[in-house]
Amino acid sequence: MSTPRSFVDKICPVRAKRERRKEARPGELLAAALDLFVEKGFAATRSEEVAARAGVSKGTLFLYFPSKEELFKAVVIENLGGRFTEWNAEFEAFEGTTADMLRYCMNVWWERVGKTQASGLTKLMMSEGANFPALAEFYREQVVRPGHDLLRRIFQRGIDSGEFAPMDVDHAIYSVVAPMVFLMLWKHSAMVCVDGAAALDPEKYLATQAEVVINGLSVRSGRPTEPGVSSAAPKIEGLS
Amino acid sequence: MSTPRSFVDKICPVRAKRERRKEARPGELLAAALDLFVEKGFAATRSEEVAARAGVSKGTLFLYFPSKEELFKAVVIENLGGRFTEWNAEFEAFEGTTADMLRYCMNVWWERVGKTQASGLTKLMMSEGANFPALAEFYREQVVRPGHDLLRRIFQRGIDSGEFAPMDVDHAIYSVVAPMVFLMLWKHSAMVCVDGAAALDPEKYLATQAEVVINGLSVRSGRPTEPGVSSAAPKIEGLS
Amino acid sequence: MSTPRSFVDKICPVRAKRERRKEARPGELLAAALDLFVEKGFAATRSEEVAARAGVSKGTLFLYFPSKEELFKAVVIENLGGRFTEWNAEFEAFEGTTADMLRYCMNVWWERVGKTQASGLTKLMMSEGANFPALAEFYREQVVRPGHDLLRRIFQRGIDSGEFAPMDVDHAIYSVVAPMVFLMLWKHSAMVCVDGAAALDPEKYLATQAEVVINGLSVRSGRPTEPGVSSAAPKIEGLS
Amino acid sequence: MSTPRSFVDKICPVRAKRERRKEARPGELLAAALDLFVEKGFAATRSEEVAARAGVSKGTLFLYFPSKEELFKAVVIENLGGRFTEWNAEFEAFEGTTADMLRYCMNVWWERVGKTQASGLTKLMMSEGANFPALAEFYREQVVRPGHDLLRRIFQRGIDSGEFAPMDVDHAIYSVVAPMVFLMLWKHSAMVCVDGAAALDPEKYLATQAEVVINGLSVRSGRPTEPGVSSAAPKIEGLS
DNA sequence: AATGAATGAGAGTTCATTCAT
DNA sequence: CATGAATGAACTCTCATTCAT
Repeated sequence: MSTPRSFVDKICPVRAKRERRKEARPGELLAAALDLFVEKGFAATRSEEVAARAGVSKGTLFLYFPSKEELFKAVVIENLGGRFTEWNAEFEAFEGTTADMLRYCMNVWWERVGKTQASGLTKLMMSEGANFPALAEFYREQVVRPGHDLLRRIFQRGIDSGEFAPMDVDHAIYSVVAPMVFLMLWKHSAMVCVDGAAALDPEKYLATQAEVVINGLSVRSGRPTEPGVSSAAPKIEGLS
Repeated sequence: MSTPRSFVDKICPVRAKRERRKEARPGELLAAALDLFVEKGFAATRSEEVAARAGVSKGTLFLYFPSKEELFKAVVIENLGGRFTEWNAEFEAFEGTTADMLRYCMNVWWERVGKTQASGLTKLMMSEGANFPALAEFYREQVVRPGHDLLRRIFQRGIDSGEFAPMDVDHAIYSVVAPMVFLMLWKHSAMVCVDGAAALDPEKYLATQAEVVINGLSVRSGRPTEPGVSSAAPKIEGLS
Repeated sequence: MSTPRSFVDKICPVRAKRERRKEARPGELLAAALDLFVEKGFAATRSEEVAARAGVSKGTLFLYFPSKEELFKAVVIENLGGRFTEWNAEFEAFEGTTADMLRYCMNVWWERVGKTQASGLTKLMMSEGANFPALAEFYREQVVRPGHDLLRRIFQRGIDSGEFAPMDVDHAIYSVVAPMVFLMLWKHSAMVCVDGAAALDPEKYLATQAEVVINGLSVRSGRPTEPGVSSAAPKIEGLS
Repeated sequence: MSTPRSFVDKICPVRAKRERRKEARPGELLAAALDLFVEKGFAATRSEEVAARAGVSKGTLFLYFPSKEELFKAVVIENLGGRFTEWNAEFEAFEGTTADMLRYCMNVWWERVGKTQASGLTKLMMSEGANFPALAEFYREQVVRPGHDLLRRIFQRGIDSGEFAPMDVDHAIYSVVAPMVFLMLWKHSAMVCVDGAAALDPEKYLATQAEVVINGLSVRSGRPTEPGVSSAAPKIEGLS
């Protein structure tokens, strides 16, 4: 669990000294915290256990993070929020059709978030957000808003370039987010809602949903881009 | 939170007037517990608060339910598990095509569960199931298994009657359950993952998903897997 | 568990009506209470269980006895304290040697107390007396003092008649009480201090102890009352 | 209540100065617990009070002992169970007659147990053992069994060496244990069963009982070891 | 007279957080 | 920097006692 260019590195004063060991501390704590938060939830994770898994004492944890809530926020930044600047830059530089951009976006999300532990944080927020309003607010600011903004820019690019028909962008955002949310839940709660093992191929599922959305949004000339597909355009009626 | 046609009410029907209050207690407690469990989760709900919301004291709660876990089980039975016998009977008696049966099933589910507080229990189990194995097991026995069995019977009926092509029934079950799970999450966690309010019409969404599934399973006369038809069948590729 | 001529009968106003059933109530409650107090101790006996064993409801118990402590006092009176008037009378009327009187006294004690449940009350007071000073005081007044008085009178009679040598009567009392206490403990705590089953014949043990005491107290003329026994007089040195 | 030569002290000998306090904690807690358990019994002793008497807060107690029951077990080990290895060694090395060994054994017991607070634990088990089966079992394993084994070895030595006549060793054990049990009760329950203060000299009492047992068990040659005493051998008839 | 539903103080135990070392 | 002993508020569950019916 490497922590390259971590957001926390920037705020944590402990980093003053260049000593290797000490440098690694916050990262180890964040990694341990991520594991445990995802595994047990926020409330049910004991700070002592986080410290123990990071190989330090309880006191040390509070040396780096003033409270359990701040620890959680740091985990969110490290794994989700702090990456948006990088992602935004990546997408600013993207060349190609907006449809490809959307496909790429969803793939990237799956590779860097959905597939990893980090996706558990979203499930966690859905579960416990109501009990920790400060955390929920923080999460919305750091993750939800930037994520939506990124998608919004993609859709706007499509509209501006004439690739996508004018639309209610907020709804469109949602039709991309919904399958992501579903996949995260499926990953982290399978034990409860499914008996059998893996009945779902996440990458295929995501690709299909991407096509559904793209088809639904694309400007169609007199006739479908490809005959036989146009009529089939599987609009998700509920999502509009 | 009214408690209409409560499971408990059915066991002990009418009584003398002076027992009105006592009679009502379990129902009131179950209703209060449902509210709070759904609102805050299992661990974060304090027994005293359940009692207070039902208008009684802490001790009274434990007069009716020997522990918080038993209270939760009673809530699950009352709102989900205990209704399967009734639902099973209803479906045994169903006349019509299996496709209609499936549509009806999903509608009924939405009306009686998805739309109600009860759907919060599923979200709760997904969130906290791992921390309370005994509850997770109980939930699987009382809700997941019967639910899957019911769906299994529907699909089998379709296969037997020739309406549906032979399939992996377990996968099919999952393609029906997935959108339900998604809707429950959307309902109970909207605050976290969505900015705007209602971007989703659950009934339409569910109807669309129903058609997707039905199309995917139906025996097609013309000639299956042929271009022009296949394209119309919006197969969810990820779900297989 | 008959309750003949109960002390409680005299104070309990409920007895006004001559109805058979009601008449029996307090006695049944006292019997149940005795059983449970002896079995579990005072603190660990729940009032509800007493009521249940007596076949009445919790409320009824408090109708007859204003508190658990009063219930206990009534049990003590019923089984121990209230019998002293009768026993005193019996001993006032005793004709025969004082040695026989003492033997008879110990036998009677064994038959009517030691052997019965009632002996458990003494063990109970030794165990929990310190935690319930009011009960301890009551027990001393109602049981210990009258018991000691009775023994004192016996010894005094022996001294007055010349059968016993002058002695410290309080110590003598103690040498009679000690084996009784020991037997009660042995009966009610055997499970803890003994592995094997019955290694002790209480009646023989008591008879032996009686002889020890009598021998120790008796005036001996030039030679023992009976040759070969006198020298054997197994004085208990520690008890003096 | 000082904790000299504590069992715990033996496991972790000297440490740095700064750990003085921490080092002393378990001993202080055990001492406080012993005091209170003996004074009030197990159930009636509140954990918070144990902590308070040791000068720490409620939470600290549970830092050292995971539950009240474990605390009690530790008290038993510290004061009784843990000393048997030492005692056994002492007796293996004993040189002299078995009669002397038995006398020594009873003296040692009185000095190191009977006279001390520790004897209150036995009284406690007799009172509350039935309500806490796990504790009773532990006590039997740690104290009753090793104690009986030690006595058994003594008697067996006497038989093997020809000092004692063949006997039912289990009964013999009991005749030694009985006066010990009685003395412990007398010590800790005096307030209830005796009016006057010290009517009993425990050491004399114990010495007398020792002679009774030794006389009862000893092999007598053709004629008593000493004329006039043999016939006097004050057999405790009840104990057989 | 009898019930049993209701109460609420109090017990054992947990855990985020502090701070002397 | 790092530790881990110490804290105390908070939580679940118990049970003697009350009182409307």
